Amino acid sequence: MSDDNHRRRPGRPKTFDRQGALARVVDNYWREGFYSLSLNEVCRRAQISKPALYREFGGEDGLMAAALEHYSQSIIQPVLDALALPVPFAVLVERLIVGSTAVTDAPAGCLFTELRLARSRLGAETTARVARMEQHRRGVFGDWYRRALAQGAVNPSLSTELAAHYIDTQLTTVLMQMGAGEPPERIREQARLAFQVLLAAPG
Amino acid sequence: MSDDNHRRRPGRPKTFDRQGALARVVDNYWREGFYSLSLNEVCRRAQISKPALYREFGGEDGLMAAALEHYSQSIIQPVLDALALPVPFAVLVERLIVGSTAVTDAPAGCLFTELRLARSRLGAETTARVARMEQHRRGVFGDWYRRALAQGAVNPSLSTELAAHYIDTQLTTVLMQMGAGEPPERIREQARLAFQVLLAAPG
DNA sequence: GATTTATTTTACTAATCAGTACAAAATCGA
DNA sequence: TCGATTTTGTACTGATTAGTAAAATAAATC
Repeated sequence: MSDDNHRRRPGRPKTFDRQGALARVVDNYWREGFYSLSLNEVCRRAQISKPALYREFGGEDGLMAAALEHYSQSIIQPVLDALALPVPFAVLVERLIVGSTAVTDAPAGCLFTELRLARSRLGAETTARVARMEQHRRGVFGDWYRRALAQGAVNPSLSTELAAHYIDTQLTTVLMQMGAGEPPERIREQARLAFQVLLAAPG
Repeated sequence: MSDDNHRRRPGRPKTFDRQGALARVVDNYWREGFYSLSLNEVCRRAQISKPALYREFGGEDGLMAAALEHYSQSIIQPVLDALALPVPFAVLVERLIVGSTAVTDAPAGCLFTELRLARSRLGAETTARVARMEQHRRGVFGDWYRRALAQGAVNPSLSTELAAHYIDTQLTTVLMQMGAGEPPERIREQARLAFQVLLAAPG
């Protein structure tokens, strides 16, 4: 490692703030939607020169994939982590619903939901990233359901796979409705209805 | 003034095939998505000259609104009409699910679903049309649920309004998943799960 | 301070976009 | 057949798009 220090090559040092740029890109994509913003507009808003975009991300596909990764790490993962807490299944469900429908200064909905519709228009890298994230989510939901099953807290007549898919679908629906601007309380009512079928019949 | 009635005015007769053009536009929008197609591309594919588009529809907003109307009359309304048949609620639910996930030569999913996400980008006319159609759907679903309620076929602890919203939401979710290319059988499993909560508990 | 090497951006391209004059086409009344 | 009138599409505009070549910039080494 000292080799790098004493044999350091000359040249202008890198100053491009990749993380900062990605954060700004994500924010703009999130607020406006992927397909409302041209690359020119993204560059203008996120204060990235266009050659820098191509240099750092390789183009729109790479930028989207990187933005998704950034978003997933900073926004999605904390939500998924919360499902590992030693709290009853039903309580976590309610937290998930309320958390997803909270009104904050962050944009409503989810950056992902728009992509689920437009998958055919996405680049190769972005498509792969979306698929991997979906798989990861379903894995987390499956683990969650399996633990609840062991505690007798959920409907045992469902396969874990079906339950994981169902949770992911319903959560996506909630986020989509938030993104569409529907009233949060109405969304919550419907979500509670949808999740009822997962709960173990009392008695 | 009575002259105007029997005296035919000269001029080239209208030959523009509005219904045919709309059908081609709908087909293209449906297959590719509203936001994958530029106006130029729509004109090229639907074999409409651009001035004709502006003359007949006033622009992209008017074209979308007209396309939605055409789609609604030719595709959606028959589905909604089927809900008025004297058939048990649970049977109609199953028909709805299977019908929505059928694999045909028509494009998968629904022309509408994409719009629910992108409402902020729509023009005034299209936005109004989407809202009116949503209201109409919910009205039909509400009537359906009310009739089933009178026959004791559905869960009486739900308000009709919530049930109507829920049905609309879940059906939209199904169509969205179809549009995203998910396996129909998996979609059906999840949809049956989602609709279970509406059915009256037997015994 | 000059040279070398790497980073960053100005300034450009060709293609495509939405939108529109305006002329060609087609029918009627005379 | 000749204007009058209406419909229709060719051909154009300026703006914007994705993408890039090349010049400007900046630090390490000599």
